[in-house]
Amino acid sequence: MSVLKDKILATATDLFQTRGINSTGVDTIVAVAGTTKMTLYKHFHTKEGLILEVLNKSQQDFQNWLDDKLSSNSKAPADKIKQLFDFIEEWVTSPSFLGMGFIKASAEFPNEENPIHQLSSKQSREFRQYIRKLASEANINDADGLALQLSLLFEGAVQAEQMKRGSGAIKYAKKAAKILIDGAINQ
Amino acid sequence: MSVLKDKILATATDLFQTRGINSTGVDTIVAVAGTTKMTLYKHFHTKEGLILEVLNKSQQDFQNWLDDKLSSNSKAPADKIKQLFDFIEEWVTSPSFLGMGFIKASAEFPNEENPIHQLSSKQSREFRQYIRKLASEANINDADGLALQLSLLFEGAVQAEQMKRGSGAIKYAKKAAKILIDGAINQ
DNA sequence: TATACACTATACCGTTCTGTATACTTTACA
DNA sequence: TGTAAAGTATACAGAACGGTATAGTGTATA
Repeated sequence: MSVLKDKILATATDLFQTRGINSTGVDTIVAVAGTTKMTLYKHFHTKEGLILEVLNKSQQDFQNWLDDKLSSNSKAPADKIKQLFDFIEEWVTSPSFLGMGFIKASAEFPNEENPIHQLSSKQSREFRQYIRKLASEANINDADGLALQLSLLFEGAVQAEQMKRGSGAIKYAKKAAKILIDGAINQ
Repeated sequence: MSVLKDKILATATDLFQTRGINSTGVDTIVAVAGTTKMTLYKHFHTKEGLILEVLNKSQQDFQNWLDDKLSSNSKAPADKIKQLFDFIEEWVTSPSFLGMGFIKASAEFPNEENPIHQLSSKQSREFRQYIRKLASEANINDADGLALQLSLLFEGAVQAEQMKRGSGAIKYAKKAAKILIDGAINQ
């Protein structure tokens, strides 16, 4: 992949998170990325196409990071779900954290027919599936239910952190997650 | 207050929720409300002013509705917090539910210096304070902690419902809330 | 050396945006 | 009856938007 395409993707990701998607024009993106509109439109046919690629890459990066963390730190399958919120805390409190792409995008494009909204919704669903798999491997009975509850805590904590950096909400999400996980195990 | 000002406020509230704030122009608002731009700008000096009033009114309406529900249905203080998510479920699953204003607004205006973001953040904080008061009156020790956890569940469930109507997420949020509340009481 | 390719530079098109200027109409009330 | 307030109608200014057209530059490779 072209180095400039990468640069445009990275710049757009940052600007979308810090200024909003609709509030960020393509002129601003190319100016900050140090290139021109012609190059941007050669790599991405429309602004919508760029947004979709930004969302996909952000989600892949996050999921890969999380999966690596879980794989290298947890040996037993039952440990993974217990350590999930430790790594989510690490991610949320990192200085480079700017928010969750699909949460913001779904708010900016609320219409369920919109391709950007649909991708956001799909990513949220897939992340819940990922948690479900962790719960399932830990031999938890109601893996579906626990995964949904944990994903609510996750999205709530991310939302809180997007509203006010350093809110500390993730600490309480972690405690709540522990209670819910322990409750689901002893059942 | 002028009937037209009310009509503009109601129309803007609906359009902001269904199409997004930045994607809704003032021309669209006045056309749907059946008035003119001159009238809109006589009542609201800027679009930002209109957005702020829409957010304030939406939040007041929701809090008043919830407070009425809790006051008329729960006698003992300890019952209120237990019934909180019953009424939140009623609100979220109502056909007229379009989302939570301050959650969407904070995503569209991510900059913490922005007045709209600041109002959103304040409203989220005040709603958490409201839950805290319920927890406190129910004689729960760590009222702060429980209120924060319940607000995370709340915002997560609303977020899930904004992404996909009829997601059923609120049912699981309710179960999780019950576990957390019971845990906080027996402590 | 010639061709292909990625990128730059710049000007432009049509549309939409927030916000204002101007002139006219309706209604209430003293 | 006269005046003020509230609203309508319409045109427009100035900027920003997404996207395109055209011409030129540098570079690698066959």
